[in-house]
Amino acid sequence: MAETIIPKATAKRLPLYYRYLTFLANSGTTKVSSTELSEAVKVDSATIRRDFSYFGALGKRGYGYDVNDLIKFFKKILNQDRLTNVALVGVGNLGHALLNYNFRQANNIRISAGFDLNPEIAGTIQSGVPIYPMADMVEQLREQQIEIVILTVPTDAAQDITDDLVKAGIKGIMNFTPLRISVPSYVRVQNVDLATELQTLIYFLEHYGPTLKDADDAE
Amino acid sequence: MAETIIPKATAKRLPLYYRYLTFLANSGTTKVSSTELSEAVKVDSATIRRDFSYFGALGKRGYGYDVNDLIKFFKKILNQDRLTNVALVGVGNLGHALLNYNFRQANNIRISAGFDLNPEIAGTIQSGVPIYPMADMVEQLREQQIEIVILTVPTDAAQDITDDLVKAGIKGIMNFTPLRISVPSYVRVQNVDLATELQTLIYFLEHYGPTLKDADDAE
DNA sequence: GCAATATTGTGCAATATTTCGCTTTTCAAC
DNA sequence: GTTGAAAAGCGAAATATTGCACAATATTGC
Ligand SMILES: NC(=O)c1ccc[n+]([C@@H]2O[C@H](COP(=O)([O-])OP(=O)(O)OC[C@H]3O[C@@H](n4cnc5c(N)ncnc54)[C@H](O)[C@@H]3O)[C@@H](O)[C@H]2O)c1
Ligand SMILES: NC(=O)c1ccc[n+]([C@@H]2O[C@H](COP(=O)([O-])OP(=O)(O)OC[C@H]3O[C@@H](n4cnc5c(N)ncnc54)[C@H](O)[C@@H]3O)[C@@H](O)[C@H]2O)c1
Repeated sequence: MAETIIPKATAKRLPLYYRYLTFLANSGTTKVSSTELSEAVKVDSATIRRDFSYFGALGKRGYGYDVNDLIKFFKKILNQDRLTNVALVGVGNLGHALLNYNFRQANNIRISAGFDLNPEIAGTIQSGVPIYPMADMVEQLREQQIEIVILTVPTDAAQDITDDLVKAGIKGIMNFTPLRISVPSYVRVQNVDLATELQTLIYFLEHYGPTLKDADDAE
Repeated sequence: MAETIIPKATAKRLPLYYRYLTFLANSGTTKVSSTELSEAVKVDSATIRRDFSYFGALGKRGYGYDVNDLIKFFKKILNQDRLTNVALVGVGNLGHALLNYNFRQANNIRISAGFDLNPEIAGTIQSGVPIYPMADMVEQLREQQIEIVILTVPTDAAQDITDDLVKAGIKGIMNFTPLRISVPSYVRVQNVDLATELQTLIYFLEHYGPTLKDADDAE
């Protein structure tokens, strides 16, 4: 399915590059060097060149990269040329914050359905997104052919709901609960463990010297 | 400052282990093997043993690890034996969700001050946390000796505010904005880039075969 | 058209991390 | 005690990722 096979570490940086490139394009910049990009996204310039090189020779030696060419290229690679619908399960504190965020603008992603147990929320429309009761979840996901879900339910409920999501044919879950959910191998889970990240930050501050690079990104 | 020097990858997993260990302790379990842990946290058992071994021989061959011993040990390592105060800058959608979350229960972390530009919020108390106007930020951070800040402001304001945070003596920033902020080398930034992670998930679904491990954690 | 300059693309070495496979130790049962 | 099974600890190989350093090549100004 993949052209060549891109290192995972590279894949994780692509959206970052893409966002900065669109920013450059919006401010009228037409060319960019790996050194300039490096400063903006805080990734070593050699790493950027290597990352790009996996996709072929996208730049011109002695000149740099054409911003619009890169955007056109990465737009396809990153599925930014079509809208991706995702669902939100658990419309509580975090869920609401995510609902209110415009993922569409920069990422062409839309939360197109929400699900919640709470009867006061289920059946309403929040920030323009219909919230369904849990009983309708599998059916709605199937019907709307949604393959990606953001999971922001209480930890206790996470595994049971996950099992239902799998039944509904979900392919990817962005999991905000601290539970490491179990899924079949064909389902991909991206854990976003905010408390852990905060603790990791504290650990680094306590145990590592002041000058140390990276440590980034939830990973 | 560090005993030995723990690989970054290991450090990132410690809070995960710690959480599961406290869960085990709460349910009355007194011993655990690397294999059992492995299933719960989805980290290879050899990796877990290696991670633990950086801190010495914490287990007993043929038996496993004593849950309470491990907890006692990691509690110190992870600063869980004392309360860590952090500040929240930008009390909007995301900020509110974080304010309402009890980091103290599992992580002994507390948001003890908030800051916001909006005069309708500044001066109030939200979820038990006083919100100050931006003009008071540097002073309050210094006074309360807060070293860690969660940054949830609009992207445009992120760099300017970061510069002030650095002036206030902040050591660590958990950055929720998509901007890669610039800081001096003695300040550590942990980026939590939700939109990017969602895009990465989509990328993996499109371009990698179904069976592939890991890719986890904002990292 | 030529020289000077900028900047890519990449071989390769360095570094980081994971995983295998085996040895050693401990525990539990008899 | 003795024995068998379980599981840690760890050397070393495998894998993944980064970053240096430089040759190759395009661009720009003259
Ligand atoms: N809020 C944060 O800042 C934060 C930080 C770190 C981790 N988390 C994690 O994110 C998850 C959500 O946190 P939150 O603060 O939004 O919680 P919340 O309690 O505010 O929201 C949970 C939502 O899920 C709904 N819900 C409860 N049981 C359900 C079920 N069985 N099926 C469907 N919906 C159900 C509730 O009605 C509620 O709307 C939790 O696992 C939490 O640990 C949150
Ligand atoms: N909400 C999400 O789900 C989400 C998702 C991905 C990324 N983010 C990022 O997180 C950040 C915050 O998002 P949000 O949705 O909470 O935004 P928001 O607009 O709801 O909240 C921002 C808050 O910052 C305050 N603010 C504005 N300018 C300020 C300044 N100069 N100084 C101090 N405070 C100021 C505002 O009053 C507001 O309370 C943004 O950078 C956004 O891109 C949010």
